[in-house]
Amino acid sequence: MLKEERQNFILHEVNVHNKVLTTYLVEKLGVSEDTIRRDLNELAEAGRIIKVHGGALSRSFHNSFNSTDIYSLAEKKAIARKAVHLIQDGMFVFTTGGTTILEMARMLPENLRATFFTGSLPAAFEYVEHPHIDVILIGDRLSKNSRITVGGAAIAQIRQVKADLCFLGTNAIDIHAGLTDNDLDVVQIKKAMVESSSRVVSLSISEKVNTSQRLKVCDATDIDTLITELDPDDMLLKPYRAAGMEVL
Amino acid sequence: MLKEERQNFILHEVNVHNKVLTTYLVEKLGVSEDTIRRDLNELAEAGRIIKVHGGALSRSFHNSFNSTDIYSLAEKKAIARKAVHLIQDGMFVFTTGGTTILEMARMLPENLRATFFTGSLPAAFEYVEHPHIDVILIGDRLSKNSRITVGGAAIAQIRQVKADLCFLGTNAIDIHAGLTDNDLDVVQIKKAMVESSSRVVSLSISEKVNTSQRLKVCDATDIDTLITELDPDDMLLKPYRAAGMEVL
DNA sequence: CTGGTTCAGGCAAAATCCTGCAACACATAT
DNA sequence: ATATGTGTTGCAGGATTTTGCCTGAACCAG
Repeated sequence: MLKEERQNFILHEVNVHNKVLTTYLVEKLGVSEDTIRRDLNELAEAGRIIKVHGGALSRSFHNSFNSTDIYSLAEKKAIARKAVHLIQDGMFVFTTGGTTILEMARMLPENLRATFFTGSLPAAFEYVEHPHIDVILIGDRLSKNSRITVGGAAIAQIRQVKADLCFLGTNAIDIHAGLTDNDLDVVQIKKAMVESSSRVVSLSISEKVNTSQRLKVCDATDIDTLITELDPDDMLLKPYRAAGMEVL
Repeated sequence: MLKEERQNFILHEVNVHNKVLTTYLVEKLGVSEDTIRRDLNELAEAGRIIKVHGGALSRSFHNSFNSTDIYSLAEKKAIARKAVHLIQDGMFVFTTGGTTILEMARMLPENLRATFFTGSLPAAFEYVEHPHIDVILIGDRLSKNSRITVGGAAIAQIRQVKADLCFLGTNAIDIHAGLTDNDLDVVQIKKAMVESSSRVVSLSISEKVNTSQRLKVCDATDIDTLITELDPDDMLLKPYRAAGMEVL
């Protein structure tokens, strides 16, 4: 087997499984540990994989490992700062869960008077502290993963409202795949919110732009406004602007 | 499993649940306590989590940790300890808000499997951490004073359920005036819960026994069980026992 | 206060890694 | 054909990392 073949196999393996063990490759490819190690070093050198003790990780996996919550706090605050300007007195607003939404909740102007509908427990906790925000909690089964209420009753409650704004804390957005997520219950809640809102706003840190997950919430064209921490003129966002989306 | 995978899992766990126990990770990941401890130390060193005795917390949670009403905490814990024994596997349970209820939530046995219905935001926060407790959040307008949901929709949701138990965090109880409160919205929620439960349990610290407020929730005879921090034989509780109430 | 739990640091075994070196294959120049 | 250079591979060894166990200290609830 050629070296290039071998390295292609390794890359494929890493991309599919997000990780690979040295020992596994030794057995699978029938070469010595040293050879595998050299391959991994070369691939890591070229930036194709992340080498760790005992094997290697895919770049995306490592990124998700490094970019959780606190890490990209500054970006999320920047997004939140842009988002709060969209809310005006008297508005009805849907919000999902997620840490970006939480940052937004903490930044709401003291004198804003609006009504927020949410099934997110942490978000509700923030809103309820605000002197003039009315909070309507959407009730149903509380999902332990996402800490938002999910289920048919929640969706029915959402459908009863026609909101001015809907803020979606977004896991993945892509011009072709649209807005996607990986939790079916959450997807259904988001879908209902999108359908019940005049204006849909997606809050997405840039590293989630042009990525997609398994389950579809809505088409890119259903999103009215896209907010990232980047400058609106950034090249990355050009296709979204071209598709008629407002980019902030 | 690679070390990075493990630490990634830990981070994810902490970010989702705001906290994680060492023992939980040991079992879940199948490695020794020492390894988990080392992982937690490394993550704490890197500023990704906050290490505490027994596990770790998310940074955001640790920062926003507001020590709530610790007045009469010892008494409330004593009450909570008695109360949890009433809950059995498979039960449907209503709970109101209040710090005594919160203490009870923190004391639920790890292996208890039950379904809790509540409109209390802080209580839901505690329940959702529990591995086997299903939480049904009662939705409606969130009252800023009491941090529970109130209103007609909430009452309608309560009426749809017939629970085995109802725990009332009680402001005032009197053998003649019955169970009373001073917030009309809260009173209506409590009323609905009392009517929809087979067994009504009042959690009252002794200083609230034999006091009354303006608005009536229910008669003393509607209360099946009264729990205080006192010995059940205490003279103060005698009239309640005489009225047929179970006193714990 | 007391008993049980959790923690920190030292230690040893095992796994993993790196470096240098020799063997081999292949291409190219002489 | 032979010599030379380049690239690849496996191996030996010593260094490094990781992990589990141990002991005594620190911590916490009742």
